[in-house]
Amino acid sequence: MLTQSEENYLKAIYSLSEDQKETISTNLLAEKMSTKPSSVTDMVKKLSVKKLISYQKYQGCELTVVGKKRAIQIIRKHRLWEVFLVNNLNFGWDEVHEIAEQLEHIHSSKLTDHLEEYLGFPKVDPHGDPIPNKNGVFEKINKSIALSDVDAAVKGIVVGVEDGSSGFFQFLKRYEIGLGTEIKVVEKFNFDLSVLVLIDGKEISFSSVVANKIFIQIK
Amino acid sequence: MLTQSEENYLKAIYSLSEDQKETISTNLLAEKMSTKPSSVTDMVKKLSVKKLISYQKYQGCELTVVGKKRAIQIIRKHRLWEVFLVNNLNFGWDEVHEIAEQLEHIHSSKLTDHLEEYLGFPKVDPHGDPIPNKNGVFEKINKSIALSDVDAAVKGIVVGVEDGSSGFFQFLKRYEIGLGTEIKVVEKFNFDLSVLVLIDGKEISFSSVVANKIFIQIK
DNA sequence: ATTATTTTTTAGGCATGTCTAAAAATTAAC
DNA sequence: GTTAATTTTTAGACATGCCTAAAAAATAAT
Repeated sequence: MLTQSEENYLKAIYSLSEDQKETISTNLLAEKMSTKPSSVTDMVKKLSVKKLISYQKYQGCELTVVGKKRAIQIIRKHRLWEVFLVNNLNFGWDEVHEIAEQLEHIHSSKLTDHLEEYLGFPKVDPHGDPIPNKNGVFEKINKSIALSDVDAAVKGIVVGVEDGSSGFFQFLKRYEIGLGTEIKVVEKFNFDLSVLVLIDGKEISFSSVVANKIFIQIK
Repeated sequence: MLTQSEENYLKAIYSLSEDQKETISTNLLAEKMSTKPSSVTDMVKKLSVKKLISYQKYQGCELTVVGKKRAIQIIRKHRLWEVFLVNNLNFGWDEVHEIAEQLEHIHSSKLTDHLEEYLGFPKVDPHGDPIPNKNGVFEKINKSIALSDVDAAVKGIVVGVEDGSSGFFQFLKRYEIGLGTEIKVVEKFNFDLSVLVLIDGKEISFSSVVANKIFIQIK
């Protein structure tokens, strides 16, 4: 049985490993966990003893097969609870993260599986992130693409946004952009990497910062 | 923000206070918490500093108004989650306690209130225990009575059983007794305090141990 | 009312998970 | 290829929540 802290470290290592294939450095992990490198060293030793990560002094760490499975199970729980909160309890997609951070640590695989069934085996969470199945497998879904990477004249529907500040969520709300919103890229401007899009008949210009964070799925 | 341990102590003190009006002794609380009296003394000091209980050395402790409110909120969460697990996720009423013990510590009053609404403002949990409302008020419900206290020839429906061993739950399953089961007391035997009851047309004799644990509501 | 028993508290220790400050190893710079 | 800068680890400390063993207070017994 893992502590919440151990689970959070596994999740963080998993998340960082998705962005890079090298081992995860102590400093990087400390930053992600909002803690000090010395604390990370302590925890990393413990997780290593438990064979959840492989770790050599000064060489960073990496999830073992077992550790990765554990991390995925936690992510699975997190995303399933997010679906429940948004679909059933009428929470906004921008206010569920913190609660799901708590719910993901409830220990009961039976609970997770029953919840999944109750929700109708959803494939993605309210942010558009995929939900692994009971065995930890992410089913391939039509891959989403950032607005900044879409060619001009292409249209699609919003399936996710990158986790960001609440300011960003307010920005989205202001323009009435949410999951399912149809967006068409009208024109792209290389000089500042902004994009001109068409939403609900209105033309709006997005800065590259915004265009990088909105993901659409092309039919 | 209280720790899980602090919340569990508040819950235990509340529960013990329902059985007796005197202050709760250190030993009694230690027994309830499955811990040592010395540990209780430590925690009781801490809760006292936080003004959640009143405590004088060697005199036992007692919930303050604030502490009692906190305890009731935890019980509210516990019971609402039990309803969810049984009614929505198809758990048996005998397997939800442990999971609810974890879920009751999720911090979000908005979550609790949304859940309550989603469940249709239930008044009792799957064990027949009342669920306090948002303000901590237990609405009076038709009081249930133990089978052992019912007069002969009276009938009612099962609305609760006392928390017991899993052996007891298997006993209930064996005789197909659950919430809503109609039971009529046919005869009572003073020599061993057993009761003869009628369930679904069949006569069954219950020992006093069992009769003390099954609660029915008389129409 | 003095002794015996029980209850409760104190004192000191241990594991977890964090921290700061200092030392050691690695990497970068010249 | 030394020196400088950075990264990482160690050492020692602190809070939480638990423990054991011993002391102190309260209660019971005679």
